[in-house]
Amino acid sequence: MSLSISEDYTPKEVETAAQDYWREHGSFKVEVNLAKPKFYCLSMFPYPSGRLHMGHVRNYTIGDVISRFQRMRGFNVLQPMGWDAFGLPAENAAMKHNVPPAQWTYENIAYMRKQLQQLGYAYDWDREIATCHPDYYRWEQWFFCRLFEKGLVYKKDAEVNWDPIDQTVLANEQVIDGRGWRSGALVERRKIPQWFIKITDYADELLRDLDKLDGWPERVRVMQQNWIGRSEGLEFEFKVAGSKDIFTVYTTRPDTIMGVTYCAIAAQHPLALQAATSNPALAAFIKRQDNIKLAEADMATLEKEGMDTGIKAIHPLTGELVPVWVANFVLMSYGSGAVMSVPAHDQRDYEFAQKYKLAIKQVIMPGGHQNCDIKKAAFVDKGLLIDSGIYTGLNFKQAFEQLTTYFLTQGTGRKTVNFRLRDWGVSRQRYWGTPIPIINCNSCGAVRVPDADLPVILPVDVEFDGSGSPIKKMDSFINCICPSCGGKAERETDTFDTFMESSWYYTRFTCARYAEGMLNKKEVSYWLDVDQYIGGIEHAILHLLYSRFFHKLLRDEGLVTTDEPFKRLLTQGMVLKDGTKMSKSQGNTVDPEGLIAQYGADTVRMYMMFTSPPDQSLEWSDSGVEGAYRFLKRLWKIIGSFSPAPAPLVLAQLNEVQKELRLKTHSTIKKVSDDYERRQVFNTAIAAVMELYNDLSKYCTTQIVQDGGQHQAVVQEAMEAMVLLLAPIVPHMCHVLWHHLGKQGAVIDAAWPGYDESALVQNKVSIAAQVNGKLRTVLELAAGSSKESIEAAAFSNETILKFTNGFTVRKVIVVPDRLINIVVS
RNA sequence: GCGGACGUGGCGAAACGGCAGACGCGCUGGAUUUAGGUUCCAGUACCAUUGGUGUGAGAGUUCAAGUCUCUCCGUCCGCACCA
Repeated sequence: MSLSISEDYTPKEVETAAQDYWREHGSFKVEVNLAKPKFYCLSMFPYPSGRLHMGHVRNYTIGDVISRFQRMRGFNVLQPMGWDAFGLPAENAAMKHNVPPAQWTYENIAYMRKQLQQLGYAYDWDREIATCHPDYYRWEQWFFCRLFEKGLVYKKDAEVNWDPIDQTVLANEQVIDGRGWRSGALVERRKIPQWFIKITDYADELLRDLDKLDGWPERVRVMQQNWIGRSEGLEFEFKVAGSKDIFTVYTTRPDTIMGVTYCAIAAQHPLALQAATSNPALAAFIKRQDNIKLAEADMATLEKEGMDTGIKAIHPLTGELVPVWVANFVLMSYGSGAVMSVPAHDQRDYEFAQKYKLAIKQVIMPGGHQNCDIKKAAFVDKGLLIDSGIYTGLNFKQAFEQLTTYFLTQGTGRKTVNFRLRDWGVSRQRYWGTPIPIINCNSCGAVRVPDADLPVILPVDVEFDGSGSPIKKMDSFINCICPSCGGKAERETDTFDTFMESSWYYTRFTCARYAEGMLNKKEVSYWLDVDQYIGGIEHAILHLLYSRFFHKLLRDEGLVTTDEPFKRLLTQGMVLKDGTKMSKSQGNTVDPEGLIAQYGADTVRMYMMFTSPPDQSLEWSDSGVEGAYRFLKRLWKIIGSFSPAPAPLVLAQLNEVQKELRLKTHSTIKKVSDDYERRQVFNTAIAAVMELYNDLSKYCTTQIVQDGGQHQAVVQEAMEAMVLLLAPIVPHMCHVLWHHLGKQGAVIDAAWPGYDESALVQNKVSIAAQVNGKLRTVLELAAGSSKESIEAAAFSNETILKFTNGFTVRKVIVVPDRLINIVVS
């Protein structure tokens, strides 16, 4: 090591030296080694938007810290990096700057790769993936074809946001207040044929296997469970009065059927459309519903509106006629597009009935001590049936069973399990995505592209004119021969949802350059599953659910052998400045590059890890960065000014002060190891090392140096511990300091330190002494004192007696070595 | 609207039902310095004199609650075509 440590801390030199070493030694290249346990640590790959932002820096620092820690613990660590390279921003950039999306994307990748390298992340760059590269997406096309053959994909009409001026389909985020973001035109809903993957076939398994994910945050599992939304209910028919028509509804509350006073159907329901032909007002109402944004959140906050169709439905139990209304909150795409309405026992139905003066009939009475007033609000809890003919007096469960049996014997209904989860629509009417490998033939229909013709390559030499995808007008791309009949046919011009690429990239990292197939069995069986996955909480549902689904599809294709992709999940919080999310539009971004230039990568990494625990949001502060920098300078100085000595540690020769320092060293190792491994909180780990530094610094300034004695040995031990414990977070500096401490080899290859139990033994402990739960004094007692002696000590303490005298002692609680609480009255 | 989380000093936070505020920032005072900066030392929740009060608000469970339960308020994430 040529770097002189007696000088001031110069991050640039330190970081160049360490990074040169890693590069020259190929330190982070990994391959299968069956003799060694593996650890696959993955951070969610970025969209190559142009420059790294602080959210990336945080995400990738967490991943790198865990990777380096696990390496020191003896694992063969795979930490790859790649690019989620397809997506909308590339097309926007193309229109704005007149650059083809491919060029824009690859330039961004080159720039961001350089930024990641500056931060010193321990990636195996030989495995780098860009999803927009044909070597990647060809296998996605191949896999889609396998699903096609298995009948797991299908085509159906589905609604999109249509911009009538730009003549293009808009993403939800491109619709602002019901208008197209560029044209300002009122957005219409339009139905077009699209491809779907049958995720609902796996709904039960996706729900059930959440139980296996004990390394996932509880909140993510709960969110997924609610998203899948399994419910059991009754599906039954209503007959339309004076007609042969019937329509089906689904309810989870069959016990309230006697309370049905109307039915509500979607604007696009066949009955509504039929009724509209002879009812201009209704037709106009239905037409108005076309301009509503597709997003569920907008739908839910919509003012509830409806209109009577004039149709009457026959109540299946009473035979009474109930009106059928069109309602804007009933969606054709959910269930059957029709619901039974029980205003007395459903809040939304209640509000609708109030608004349109529809009847409200109470049929459930609260059990127990509950009160309810139907005049004020719906009573939505379960209770006992009233005014329900032969069902009166039953509870929910009994009514559910008897009613489902009734409908079953009538042949007009059945018990069903329903999921909120809908099939995954993967078609996008965009250019910058994976071409869907389908050929449409007039005589053969939709035919998959044969394996030999894969990949279907996306043409990259394109120009954007602002209206739709360029390949939709590119005859050379569209015109082709039907692989089935040999006749003229047209290629599918839609591309895949970009969630497709990110649903399986973690598997491809195990064999990124494999050309003989989608996945290499040998690599996959060694590296998978991902042991640690790290990414933003915003991906808690969609990306993580699609990936779990894809893993099961891969399993059923024989490509992987496990049920779940990610053993342990860490969801990191956002990076904020001035209390709001850092974003370009807010103008409150902090550029990581400038900070690296000013303070070095180690300071940036350290600050990121020190400021908050990983799963909380992180509030940016410039002065906080200064603090991290100062600490690193101090660390550099104290170790730099120390001359390492070979003096062996002789426990019997330690004096009391040296024993205390040693206690601090080893309790720090214990605490920090637990923080890294079990708790995954790095701010407290750093704080603990800072405490050790403070103790060491105090020790060094107050103790007289005795060369060759135990002084040197305990200081050396403390310094080695600090360097090892910080090495995953501050890898460049620790690389240099390690050599300065006289160590052979690189710190990345050093073993994680263990702690000496015997160093942790304390002979005295402080015990909190409380009276009625309030702290009154602290007792200094021998460690391991018996309950009796703690009590005796408390009752002979002046302060305690001051608060107990004149009262009767009711109870005494003693927690050995920690606390005594005396309850008096 | 629905689902999920979060709310603690001037600020970022710690406390894994058992001593609230570790660690860091900032601030105040002091030392070093021609000065500024750096570095080092001491202090720093609030109110008051022994002591009292404090973890968004209110209730509850417990010997003991920032932590568990419920209600409310606020903020954030997701809501299926942003990634």
